[in-house]
Amino acid sequence: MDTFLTQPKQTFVNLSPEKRESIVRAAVSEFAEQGYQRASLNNIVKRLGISKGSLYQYFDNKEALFLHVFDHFTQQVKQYVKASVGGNGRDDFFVVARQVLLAGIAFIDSHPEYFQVYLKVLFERDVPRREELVARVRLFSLEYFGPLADLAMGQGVLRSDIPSQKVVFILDAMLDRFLQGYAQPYLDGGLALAGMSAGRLDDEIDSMVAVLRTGLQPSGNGE
Amino acid sequence: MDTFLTQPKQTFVNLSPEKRESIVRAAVSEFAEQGYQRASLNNIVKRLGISKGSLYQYFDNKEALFLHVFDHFTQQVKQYVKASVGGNGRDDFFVVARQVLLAGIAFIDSHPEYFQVYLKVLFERDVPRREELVARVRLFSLEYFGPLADLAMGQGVLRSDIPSQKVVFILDAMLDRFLQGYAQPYLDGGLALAGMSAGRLDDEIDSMVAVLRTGLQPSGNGE
DNA sequence: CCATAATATGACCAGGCGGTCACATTATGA
DNA sequence: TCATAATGTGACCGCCTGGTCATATTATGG
Repeated sequence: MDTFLTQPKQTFVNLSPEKRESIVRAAVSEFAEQGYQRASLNNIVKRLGISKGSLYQYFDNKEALFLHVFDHFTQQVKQYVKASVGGNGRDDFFVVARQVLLAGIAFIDSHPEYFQVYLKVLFERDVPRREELVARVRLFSLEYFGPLADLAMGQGVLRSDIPSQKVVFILDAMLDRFLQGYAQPYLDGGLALAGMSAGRLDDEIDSMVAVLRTGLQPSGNGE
Repeated sequence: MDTFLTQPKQTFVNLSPEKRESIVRAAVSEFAEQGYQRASLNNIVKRLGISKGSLYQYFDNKEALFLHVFDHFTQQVKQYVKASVGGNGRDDFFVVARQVLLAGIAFIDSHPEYFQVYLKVLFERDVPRREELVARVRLFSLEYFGPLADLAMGQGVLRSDIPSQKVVFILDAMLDRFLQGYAQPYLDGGLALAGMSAGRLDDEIDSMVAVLRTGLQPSGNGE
């Protein structure tokens, strides 16, 4: 998780941070809009006002540029999750779920295009090293909630008639789908999540977590 | 919902049903693998062993071919849902949810490529008449569950502290995401839904519906 | 049989793609 | 100052795309 997918050429490293950022930004934008295969290097250099030859001085090829962008993305995600989730293991299972969901929302709000890149990777063929890329992101959720669910189940906080793995799947599915709906029009089920005020969004999240809590906790612990 | 998105040329209608089907099949296959924009008419005619000119005798252009394919898809979906869901309005809310989910699974099993086309449309830009296409599919779920949820809430079968619209969102999200996981590798949360036997799949579905039931019904009606 | 209509064909077009490379420009440091 | 290294440039390449069209083939029915 900590190693890089690819390395830019030395020429790119020598660039000023501003220029490096602007290049990454333009690339993210293009990959977010078009996905990997349709993304056009000609477009990217046109946006940047640099020549195509320069881009090839910075990265070996399209794939290397894309992997560099994805590296940036995973680093950002890591930061957000780490910052949003307290960290001590004694938090309530569903409180943590709520925190993770909020972290996701915050991430999408500040890096909407990165999330689009991720969604494109999920549903596009022939993305270089796709399995590996997806795994890097999804393991955040699965490896994070897995042990947490095991722990919660041991403490009797989760209903015991459903294996913890399924609990993780359900939790992951709900959170992931909520974020999809937030980021993608048409998937919000008429809830208009996209343009929603922070307050109303909180309500939606509360409802969802409430349902998860009631549905996943042992019977009898009601509300 | 009943009108067609597009009409093939008369030449296509004159074709034998076998040839029409083989053409649609080849097109579905290409659109499923590549999405709309990346799909190649050259590929399609190569697969079919016909000339490009012929394809243009059947359809005005790429968009018309695609819309015809999507028309086929929605018709198929309608059939499956209609066939799988009993229909009388007196069924238990969550039993219906289970039926719809099973209908979705059955549909993906027998038309995996159609579902891929739909997923591609959801996450691709510049798909012609995308809003309209997505709406045609999603309204099945929303318009179907909406009234059903209102009814169930009136009967006190659903918890009253969450608006029925949110209930529909949650239900729709869970079902939709389950189908995504079934159709798409990486999204099954390590549950290996894809290659799963019918029996074990039933278990997974039962778990999910059980959680929804417990989570969504009024407190006190436990189990 | 033969004229006409319907259908099939694939070379061709303009445009875009990822990638290359000979050359122009700028930075470096002795 | 000036040789050398580093960096920037865009015309160019082969390939593929959606779409066209003059021409060849086949079906039709009087």
